[in-house]
Amino acid sequence: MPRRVTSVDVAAEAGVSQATVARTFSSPEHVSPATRAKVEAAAETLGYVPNAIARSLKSQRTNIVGAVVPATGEFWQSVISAFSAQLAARGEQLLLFSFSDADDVDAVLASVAQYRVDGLVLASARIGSGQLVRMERTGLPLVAFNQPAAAGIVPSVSVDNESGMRDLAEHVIGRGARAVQYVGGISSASTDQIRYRGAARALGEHGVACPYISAGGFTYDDGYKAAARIAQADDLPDAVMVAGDELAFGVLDGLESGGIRVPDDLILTGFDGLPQASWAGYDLTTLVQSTDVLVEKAIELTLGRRDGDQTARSDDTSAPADVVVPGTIRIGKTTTPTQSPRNDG
Amino acid sequence: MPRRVTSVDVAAEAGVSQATVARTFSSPEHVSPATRAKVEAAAETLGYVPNAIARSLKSQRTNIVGAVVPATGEFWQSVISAFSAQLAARGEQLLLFSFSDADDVDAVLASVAQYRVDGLVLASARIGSGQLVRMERTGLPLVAFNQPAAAGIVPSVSVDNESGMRDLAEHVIGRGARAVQYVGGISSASTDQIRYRGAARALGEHGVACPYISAGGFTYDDGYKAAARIAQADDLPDAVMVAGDELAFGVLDGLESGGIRVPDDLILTGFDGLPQASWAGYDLTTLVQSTDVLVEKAIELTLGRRDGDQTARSDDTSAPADVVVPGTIRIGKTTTPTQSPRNDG
DNA sequence: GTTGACAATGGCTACGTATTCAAACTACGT
DNA sequence: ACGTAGTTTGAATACGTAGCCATTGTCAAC
Repeated sequence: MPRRVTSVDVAAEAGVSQATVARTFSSPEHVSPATRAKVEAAAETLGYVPNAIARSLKSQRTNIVGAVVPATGEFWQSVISAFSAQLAARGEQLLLFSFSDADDVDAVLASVAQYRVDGLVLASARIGSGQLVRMERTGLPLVAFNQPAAAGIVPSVSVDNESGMRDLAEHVIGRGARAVQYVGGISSASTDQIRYRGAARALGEHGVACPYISAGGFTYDDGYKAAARIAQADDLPDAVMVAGDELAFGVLDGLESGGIRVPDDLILTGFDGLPQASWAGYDLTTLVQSTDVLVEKAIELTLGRRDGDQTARSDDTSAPADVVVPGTIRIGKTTTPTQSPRNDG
Repeated sequence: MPRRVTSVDVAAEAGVSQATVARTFSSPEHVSPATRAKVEAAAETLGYVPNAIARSLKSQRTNIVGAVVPATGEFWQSVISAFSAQLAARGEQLLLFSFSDADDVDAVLASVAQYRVDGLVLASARIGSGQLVRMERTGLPLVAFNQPAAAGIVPSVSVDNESGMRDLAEHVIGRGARAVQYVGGISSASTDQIRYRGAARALGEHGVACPYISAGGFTYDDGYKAAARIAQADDLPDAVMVAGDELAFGVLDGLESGGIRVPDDLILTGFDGLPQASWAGYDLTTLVQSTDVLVEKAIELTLGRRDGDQTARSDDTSAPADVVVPGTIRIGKTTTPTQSPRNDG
């Protein structure tokens, strides 16, 4: 097989120096139109493609942003999409390190550190604070995404979990709910804790209790199974607040398969604002995280506000920046009475 | 800021040569336990992390697989997840090049070619055959994913679209349907064409016509809007076959919001086998693509059967390998009568 | 005609690592 | 003691590019 064609080959073909070939591709304005044409013709003939690896080694810039993200979950998939799209708009690419719970997080982090990415997004609550500080030591500009627990340790971006769930709780109270249950995913996840805290506090201010039910995870199936337990209990709550949308879809379907009608028998809220929440089939009341804004802030935090902007990461104080983005409540039919409520409590 | 620490720094700290440091990290078995310990201690002290960029330049291997994938769509998101997970298991990482329709595909392809990825997956019907042959010229081991039109040009992997849709058509016929409509996404997409062909042929063998309705895209909203047109028409079909699951969810919700009950008024099928199709809320009859198998085949085609296996890509004939994976039909409640059909005929 | 400014180009080196080659050393059998 | 094979290590080099510096050429102003 023919050896890979390099800028040296193109230089020989075009009758110029290697330096000129390099300039033609990296800063064409510093090459005369005549030679530029020659070089481009030679490159086309030989099928030359600049080698980004070598460029990165020399320029100390990869044009790649790494992201460590859980492999599963509707929410994370939409986050990945947003990152990829926004990074592409900035001329950066996304190097994805997804992992399932079974994987060794340490190994993944060690792997990602070897690629000298321009920025690094850590987006899983499974990453402990010890691992965060170790990653910080590598000098990579990293940002924690939707990991409230990381605040103060490394720069972070997340939605305002507590206020968001508080808003939902107020809404639920406004709908007349007095017996509320909260369905969480994994109680050790910091997002889960903070969301529950928001719900519990807001409800508590109205004298309403809020028992915590663990679904064991954030998937649809987890929610479906949790719903069975709710349905089988002696006393049905009049509202169920769920820690995440995907989980909520499961709870919703699980309840209805158990003969419980939403919102007639009880009302239901989610959290995340997934696209599916807007689908007519579910039409879920939820707190919409502005994924685009969150992602934009995260990118700004790793790469700097603009490519040429110095203010972002250089003359920084010692305290890492922590960005909290407010969410927006979305009212769906899961908390909207299908008919005007006859029985006033 | 302290300069990046390199293997040379570690060598100095440990009192050995740079070569020994390199060996310690790439082939530890060729270093005596004593020196290995010294080197590892020095590396730990200095916070040394091997530079994968430099390694790639030298070894001509990046441990990265590139993927060009549409930015949106439930199906693609699940494909991305599968790729990332399976690649991680092989010690490779995923460099994601997602793009929206508005983006310039040529620019994306030019960008991906610069990174000397170990393998490249092209997974969008928006990539034309001209672009495929140009990419082929770069010498990158590429594979077309779910692009039937690419077969014969470059190695490809896809589900058996025609047989799959044919199976669904037979199922629909078996349910007694005699007036069928097909809802496609974008008629220029090769998958769409082939799926429609499968439906039209199978139905035609039973003397059933199959008019094509274009939804204009594959999203939920496209389906929802298309459903309105179906509902408003004078004569309702007794079966609707949809080109993709996400589109089908939209059609389903759109029909029901128009007062049409599925499966009582008409039956409905999808295609893809998304996770949501199994959710109780939709429970869609669809053709399940085995994403894991498709992805596995695609990876084998780009990287070779095993890392050390020579047979895969070297002594190859001129004809590219085209793998077609059969799908599995999933029967959901959208084609299952809720009660025994009273009205025969 | 000389000078200065500026554009265009080539030579050379460094980025950080893996690998080849040779040298030094060890162990062992005769 | 000597040769041989094997193990461990270091010196040197190459991977393909970008950027610095120096050189040459061009043109206008004095």
